[in-house]
Amino acid sequence: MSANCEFTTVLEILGGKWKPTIMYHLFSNGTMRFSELQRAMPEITKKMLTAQLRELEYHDIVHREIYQQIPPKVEYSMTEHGKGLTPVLMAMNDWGKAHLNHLSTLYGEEQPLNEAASNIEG
Amino acid sequence: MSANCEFTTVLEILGGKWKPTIMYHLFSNGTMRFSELQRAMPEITKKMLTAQLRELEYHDIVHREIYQQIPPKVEYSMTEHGKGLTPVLMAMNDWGKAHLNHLSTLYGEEQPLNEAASNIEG
DNA sequence: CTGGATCCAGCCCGATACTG
DNA sequence: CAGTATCGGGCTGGATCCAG
Repeated sequence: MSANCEFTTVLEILGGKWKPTIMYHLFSNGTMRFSELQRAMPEITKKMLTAQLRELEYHDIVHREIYQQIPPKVEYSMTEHGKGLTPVLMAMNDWGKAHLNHLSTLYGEEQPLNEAASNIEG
Repeated sequence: MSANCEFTTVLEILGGKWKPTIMYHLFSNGTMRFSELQRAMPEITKKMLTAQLRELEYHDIVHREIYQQIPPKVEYSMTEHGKGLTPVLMAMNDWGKAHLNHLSTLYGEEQPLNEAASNIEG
């Protein structure tokens, strides 16, 4: 019913603590190995990274390329369909910045960016 | 850095099962009473609607106007800051439609648009 | 009419250890 | 290198009842 469906669908896909960040890195770097993604997001555990990548793969957002070799090598990249999410991620990123600024204007000019900065660094 | 902060921030705000839908209705209708929102989203419970509205209010996304009278009357509307989320919601909605279409091309042509159309209508 | 309070099931997510 | 297995805490969200 009513647009709820679209929002719910989108939230199911990019909901989860790390999915947008994963997509952001894949957008920026094109193709990334598992370990590269891990290094790009030091806080995420392997379990979570695996789980979220599997979900994104299931929804045809990311492509998983397996190289049968020792040591193993797996590369992730955005599918064409997944690339369609770019506007959503951009809009989210833009508004996120605006919101962080807005917070500083609301809760004090003294430390306008310190708080935000402390949150920004991973 | 890592833009993780922006995404995490945005997801905290419009994460939750109903927030985007609530905002969508407030965008469309301008100002709505509690009971109107309930009617617009029959599936949501009062507890959840209240909780999510409080969170949106806390983040300065929605404004809560209380009329001191019996019976009580409370009106909700988007703040100027909250209206900045329009591009995000639009992008989400657009991609949600595209994704529903994409699903039908992946998993069967039989009911390509009917299902999506019935869901889109509001 | 607009909530608040309470109870409870389920899931998300993190820490740790193990594997081919 | 790229995962899986297991355990457990904390939060989310639903049902129900109560209140001003």
